[in-house]
Amino acid sequence: MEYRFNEIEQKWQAKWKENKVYKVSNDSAKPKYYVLDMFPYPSGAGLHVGHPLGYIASDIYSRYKRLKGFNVLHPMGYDSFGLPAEQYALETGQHPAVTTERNIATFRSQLDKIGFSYDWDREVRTSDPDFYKWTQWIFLQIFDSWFNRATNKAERIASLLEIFETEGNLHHDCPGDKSIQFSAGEWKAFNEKEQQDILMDYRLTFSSYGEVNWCEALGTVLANDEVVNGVSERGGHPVEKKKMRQWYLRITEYADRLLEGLERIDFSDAMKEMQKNWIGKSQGAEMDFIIKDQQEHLKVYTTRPDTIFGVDFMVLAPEHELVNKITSAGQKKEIETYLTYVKSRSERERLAEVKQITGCFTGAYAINPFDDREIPIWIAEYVLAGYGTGAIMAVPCGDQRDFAFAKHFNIPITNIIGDYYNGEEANPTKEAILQNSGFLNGVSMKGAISIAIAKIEGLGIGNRKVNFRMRDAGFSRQRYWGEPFPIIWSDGIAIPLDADELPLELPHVDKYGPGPNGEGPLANIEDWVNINLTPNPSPKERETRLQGEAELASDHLLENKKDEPGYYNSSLPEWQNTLAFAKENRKELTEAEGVIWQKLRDRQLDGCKFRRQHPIAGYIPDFVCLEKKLIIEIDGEYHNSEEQKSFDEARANWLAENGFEMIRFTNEEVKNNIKDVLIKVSQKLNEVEKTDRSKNEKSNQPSGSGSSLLWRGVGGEVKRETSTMPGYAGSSWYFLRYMDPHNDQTFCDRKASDYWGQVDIYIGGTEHAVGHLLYSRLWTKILFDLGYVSHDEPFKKLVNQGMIQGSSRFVYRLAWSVTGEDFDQSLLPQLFISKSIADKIISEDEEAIKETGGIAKELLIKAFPGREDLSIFRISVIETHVDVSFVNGVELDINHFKNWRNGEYADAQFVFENDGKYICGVETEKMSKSKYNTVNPDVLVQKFGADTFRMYEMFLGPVEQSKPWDTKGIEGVHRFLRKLWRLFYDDLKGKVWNEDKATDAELKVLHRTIKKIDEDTERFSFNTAVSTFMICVNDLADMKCHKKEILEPLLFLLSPYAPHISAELGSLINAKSSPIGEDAERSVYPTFNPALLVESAKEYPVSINGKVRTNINIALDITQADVEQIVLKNEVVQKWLEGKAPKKIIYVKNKMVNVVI
RNA sequence: GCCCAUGUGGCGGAAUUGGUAGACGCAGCAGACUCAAAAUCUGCCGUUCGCAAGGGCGUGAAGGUUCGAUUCCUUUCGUGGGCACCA
Repeated sequence: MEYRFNEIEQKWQAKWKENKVYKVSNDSAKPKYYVLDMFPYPSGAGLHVGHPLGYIASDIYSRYKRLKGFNVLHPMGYDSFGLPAEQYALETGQHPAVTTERNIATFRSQLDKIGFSYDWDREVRTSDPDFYKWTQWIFLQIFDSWFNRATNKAERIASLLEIFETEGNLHHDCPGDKSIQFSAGEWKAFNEKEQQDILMDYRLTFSSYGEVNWCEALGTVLANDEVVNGVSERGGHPVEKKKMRQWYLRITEYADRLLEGLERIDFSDAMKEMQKNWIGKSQGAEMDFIIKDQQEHLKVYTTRPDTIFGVDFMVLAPEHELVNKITSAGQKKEIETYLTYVKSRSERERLAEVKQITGCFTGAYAINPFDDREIPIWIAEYVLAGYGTGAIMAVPCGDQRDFAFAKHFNIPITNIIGDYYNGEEANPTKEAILQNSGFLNGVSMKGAISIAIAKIEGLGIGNRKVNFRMRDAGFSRQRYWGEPFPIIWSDGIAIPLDADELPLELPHVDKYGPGPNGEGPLANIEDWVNINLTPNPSPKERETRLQGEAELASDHLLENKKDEPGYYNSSLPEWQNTLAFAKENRKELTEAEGVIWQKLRDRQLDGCKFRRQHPIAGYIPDFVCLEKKLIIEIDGEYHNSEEQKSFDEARANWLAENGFEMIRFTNEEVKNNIKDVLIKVSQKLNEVEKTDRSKNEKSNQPSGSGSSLLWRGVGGEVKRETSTMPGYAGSSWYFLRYMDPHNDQTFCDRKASDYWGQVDIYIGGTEHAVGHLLYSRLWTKILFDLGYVSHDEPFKKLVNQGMIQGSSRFVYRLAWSVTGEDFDQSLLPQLFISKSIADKIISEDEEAIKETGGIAKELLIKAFPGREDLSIFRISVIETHVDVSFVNGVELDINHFKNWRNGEYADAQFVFENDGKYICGVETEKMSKSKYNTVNPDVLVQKFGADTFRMYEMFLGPVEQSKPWDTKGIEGVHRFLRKLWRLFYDDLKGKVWNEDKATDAELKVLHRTIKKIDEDTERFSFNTAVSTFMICVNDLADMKCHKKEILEPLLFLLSPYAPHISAELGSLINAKSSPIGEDAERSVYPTFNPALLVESAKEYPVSINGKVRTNINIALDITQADVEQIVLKNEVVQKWLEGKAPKKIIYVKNKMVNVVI
């Protein structure tokens, strides 16, 4: 019986799927464990062998934890909004939804082949309305929040309003604009627009005009982390600064907490370092300088107030507001010229020419408050407007840039650090003792910092100040394929949609080009953008209405109470009860309801949005389409009673009066003839369309009716926000959705997030260091502050998988030039030269060139008989990528190559090595389609099986390290699995395993393996775990051990790594019911028994002066003196001693013995 | 320029706390089985001197600490990654 991996793997994968073996419950007595992969963007290219590396690691760990008795959440989903799908749509006209769907199907089929233990019932997709409904909802929560610096957390806008009404913003500086200050009285006097504008400056998501990174080629703005060296990260298009209205996340308010949180999480140093760098916290002081003969003050930020006496000039950013005010008449012209020059320079030029020194003197002087020196004020590009105060005090002896500037413009340099400064370059030391420094003379620089700050604060001319490099994160994109903002603009006021109006679905478009004025494609859909409503009530009325909402709702109920048999509620608490009831109800679908819901959801029927169990004025219909005011009722049997019928009737009457139409079906109709049912519903929907609904639009609907815009009193010209959210919106919280993926009442039930808590292990690449990982930390902190989750760091431990690099192969094509009348060079025969000869030609080896030239000449004669005039005058070689799939090691498969690219090389000729082989060149590069070095996992799984593939990926090296892919080695792992198989079944003899009692030696092998696998799996050292399995199987094979007592526990150990073969063999040796790979509940995962490994003696390495010379077997329970005796008696030791006495003998129990001579 | 990671056979890598450097696998070489191939099995496999026994050298380089260093410290070089007029 041989190891038929393909059969076995298909069988078990089907079985796992059918029995839902990996379904996870939120309700378990077992301890929880959350293992998460960074979900993929489903690109069109499919998976290559680099992608599953992290997935395999996390799968092994999940399976291991499951066997160890944990309730493991191990989900997968897709980050399915994003630029590439939209770019593809622009090029091909295919809707992103379609291509995304297709790509997901490819990914899924590839993933399935590898045998992962994901709970696919929890799959999420960020582009699914059921998902982005909650992305929008969370956005609204953040919109409704501000950061209270006093409590250091996010709070609701309502609390801010309360504060404003009692004390203005006296104690709460406006983070958006520090200059805004007002009292309670002033606040109350502001009009609606003014108030809203101020609130916007506090909100944690806010809209404002600002400089953004505009990428013309992509037609969108980019976040700072999406711009690399002045070009877009995706596509490398130029990026320019542009003023536009944008949405932002006020991440700067969280800078300190994001920094502090790093201390509490297990990320690699490199990762933490990158985040720290990005946040860029620096401590220093801000101080004011008086400007000579002027009213103005100059505020600078410095981290080195100790160098105040070394200030030789000041520099302002060219954009600084003081520039115009202080420039002297004499310098005006020059400054203007300089400003024109600065404006002409693109961001890219500025970055590219960092070393170029430019600047201009303003003619103004600042006064050093400590020694009254007059300090010239310059402007220069190298000072950035956006950081600190946009102005610096320059200390040329201590700062290299200041030094270069001073040298360039001949500004005299003051030395305050004595010998530390050599006049040749600046020295940014903090070690020096200060000189020429007034009251700081003789003080060390480190100490002087706080002394200087104290003095500055004492004089009231400045204060201690912390600065951050991080900017608020741009949160809008002028793009189509993303979450629409649930925001409506009315007279410049951003009005959030109500929660029950979510999701605001992405409308269908046919064209993906940008809209007018740099807006996104959505701006082109006028029907969607413009919302025309009847004239609106005043803002004050609006407020009153909002408050009266609930009362109004219950008024309706009261009014109608007499007409119905006690079904409706009458008071506010009861109304709330109804809501709670609806929430409960929504979870349980009857069979018939389930059938029809599958056909109604997601606007499948005539594009109409249906809601299920959506409360309307105290009554909960089964399904309702709010836009069409159509209710669908599916009646269970109990509705057949007389009493029930009259009751239903009363309800129907009430609804009819309020403009609702109802259509009802029986369970049987739905179950047996869903088609007719849907036709009837569709007819109704279209009827409703035609009827006059004006009477219904008088807007006295209760809350939650879906048209609450009327309630908020907006009207006139009202437009939707047309930009969409960036790629990182959905990924900032998706890990929470997995915990409770089907909840349509909330983004994630608090019970679920309390149970699952933090992600215990998060596995993914390093490329998300300052993007996704920072934003998800931010969102989690905000949700924590608002009380929606119980932890403020999402990921407890992060493991970064390394990149798998491609191993490229090259062929060398002869590049030759032929002289001859009207000769078309492109007709020359193709000649490919094997590696070693090509190398010689490249290094201009004359012999090789001559020889190859001869071969080329022959070819030429053959190809063009009769053309005697042709002669070769130059040859060289061109290196070209060739597809790795038809290179065996380094040897090219010639036939395969000739068929490549539709036979482009069908007629190619070759110059071989001496042994008749064509050898290719090799280089390690990034894996990419264009380099023909990608390896598709499907092919390997087909050829060697998923188990081999999984173990080989792990065997390649540490998960966290980058390493080149080499398919060749996979055979070793495959051999190992076959060897394992042969411990159970021989190809010829069949069954060889037996039930004999294991010997001590065999048990020792097993338990040594148990111990090592436990340790290695826990510390993510999967490569050494695989080699441990190999050692174990080698040992057992050597011992000819085929005993079930040993082999069965081994299968348990192996099952996380190679689940299919373990399951198969497990079920074969335990025919009735093997739990291996099938049932973690009944798992009897082996435990390590240290007693079995206890030895009485050990072969000690004995070294002389630290060099091992021999081994001696010594009992473990022996004294130092006895050891010395034994060692000294040893022949080898005596030989080295040459009769002398040793100086010292070092004996470390269980380690070694060292004799020092 | 600054920060982080990293450097071990022909190759991927192992050595978990300072204690036998090179586990395990690939590639290679020699052999067994076979008509042959595949599969499988056995042996060799850092380098150098030596017939051998045995010895010298050896973890990028140089120095140091230590009885003992791939591991700790200092200096330096290479590679990969991040940040970069951030005052």
